[in-house]
Amino acid sequence: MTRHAGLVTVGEFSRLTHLTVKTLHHYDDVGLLDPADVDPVTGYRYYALDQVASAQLIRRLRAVRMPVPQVRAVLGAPDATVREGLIAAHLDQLRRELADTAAAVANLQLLLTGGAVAPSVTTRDIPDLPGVVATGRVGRDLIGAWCAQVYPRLYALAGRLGGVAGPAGALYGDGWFEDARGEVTAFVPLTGAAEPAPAPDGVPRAAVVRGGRYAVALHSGPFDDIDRTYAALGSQVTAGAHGRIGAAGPIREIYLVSPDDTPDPAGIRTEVCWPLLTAPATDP
Amino acid sequence: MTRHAGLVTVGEFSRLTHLTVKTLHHYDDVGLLDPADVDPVTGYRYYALDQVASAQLIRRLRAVRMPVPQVRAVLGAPDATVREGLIAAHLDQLRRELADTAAAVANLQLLLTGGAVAPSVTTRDIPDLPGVVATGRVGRDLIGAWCAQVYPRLYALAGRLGGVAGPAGALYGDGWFEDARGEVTAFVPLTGAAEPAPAPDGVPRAAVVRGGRYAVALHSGPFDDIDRTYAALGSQVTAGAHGRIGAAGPIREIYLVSPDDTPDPAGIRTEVCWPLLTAPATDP
DNA sequence: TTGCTCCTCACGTCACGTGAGGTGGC
DNA sequence: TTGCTCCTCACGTCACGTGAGGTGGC
Repeated sequence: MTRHAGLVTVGEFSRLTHLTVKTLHHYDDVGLLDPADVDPVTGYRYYALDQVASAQLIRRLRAVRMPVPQVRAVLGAPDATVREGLIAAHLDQLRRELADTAAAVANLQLLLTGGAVAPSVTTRDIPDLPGVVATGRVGRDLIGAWCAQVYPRLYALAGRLGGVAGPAGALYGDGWFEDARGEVTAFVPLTGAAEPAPAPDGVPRAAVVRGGRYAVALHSGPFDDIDRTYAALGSQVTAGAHGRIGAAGPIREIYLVSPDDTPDPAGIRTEVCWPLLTAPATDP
Repeated sequence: MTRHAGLVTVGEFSRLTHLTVKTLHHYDDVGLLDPADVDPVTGYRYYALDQVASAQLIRRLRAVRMPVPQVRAVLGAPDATVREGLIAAHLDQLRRELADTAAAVANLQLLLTGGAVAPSVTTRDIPDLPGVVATGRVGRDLIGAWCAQVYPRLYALAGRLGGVAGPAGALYGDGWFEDARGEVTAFVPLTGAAEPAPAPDGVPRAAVVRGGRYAVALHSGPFDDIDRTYAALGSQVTAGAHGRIGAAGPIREIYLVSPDDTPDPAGIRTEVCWPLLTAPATDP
């Protein structure tokens, strides 16, 4: 018999679910929603009516932009608790994206209304600082999560090693800006020196943070528009207003008032330190 | 001289703007942000410091997901009024997307909490109806805008031709569900018959809307989850509970209470009519 | 002179959409 | 038998990211 009992064709399933035929093909290809039966000779797909429920869930999860692999995980969840956990996690993610978008809109409007004040730039010699540091190769999209993990550990270690001597900071080198990922070194300065020790990536250790001469600008507000401060600072350095230019190591940020220190994003204070080539010692 | 006065390399411009080198290459490729100078022999890109302002605007517009062609239009706007108009239009678009997402979350939660009640299905013979109609090939993403254009015109014409006899409706045929676009016929029934007349796509005209036998279900609430009603209705028809099945023309929706009639989306009432094959007249 | 920076292909990602060209089913 | 539905490639979309392999500049 050619009639498949209780099964419907793609076109029919499309009308039942409001998923297009092309979408159903795609979900078959990626194994998200396999037809109940596929005719081995014609390749015709046949769907069971009880697959409509899965299709409805898929459609709704995709409508809230859950990535296909996560949707697959939801469908394959062993029980309702796991399933609800996955969905709740994604809805949290959505809320974060919504907050990010709202912040980006505010950021845009700040630029358009000219509310942006050009920061003043000064030159500063920063000495070598004993501290606790953690290093990692991090992507720009993960830097927030990375910092949230690393700084508490750094502060904990600093407490055990004699106390915190000043604001935390970080060094961004090696393609951090050019590639949106690179080597990041987070640090917290120590009161008094500790024995420097090696440690693997991401694990806090005692070390000396190299100093040098920097052009420095203070950034007020959230990190979203810290590019304005970088632009003002870097433009001045590039224009030659602060002596010799050129690659002189990583850019340093110093977190005078971090997001953890203030409930108001406008209260955040960050010093951006752009390295300057110091005159060689042999220069007369 | 090899040194380009007042110009910086991609890497430097990347640090100034927080756009990656790959992104800057891409913006060069698509003509969104051309370097001030390109060395004809090495291909090296050189950017002017005053291009930082454009880069900052681009970064912020992209952060609010403005498509690249629109960003280009903003940068090329002849004056501030046009520019602000384009940006405001996009922010409106963002707000609509935000509302859509909120609705999709509600829709998902309705499914998860099982708040969905299966609609009851009845059979109905719908007679041929004199009315005013407009036809067009429309994509699913544009159907809202299309309806917003077409129905006011239909009601206007119906008023001139003798008055409205009942709720408006639409016929969805020809790949509307399978391809997410297809021929849509919007109609408003007329009191008394008018002389049928041809008209091009999208232009209202008098015509008779063909009737037939339908399985009918009432959908309560917004259109986002009308797929539930389609599923319940189509499953019953497919399962053979309503006589012969098969393709019997377009699906019909009747807008008993449309979004224009009620401020509360939950108050919307739509009848979904699934065509049934009527027994041929020659059947004993 | 050595790295470092820069270059250009070519291909990958994500979730499908768009045809082209051809066959099966009622 | 005629359409209508279904099929499978192969390629396109959008905004970049990811190497590979090679060259220029200080």
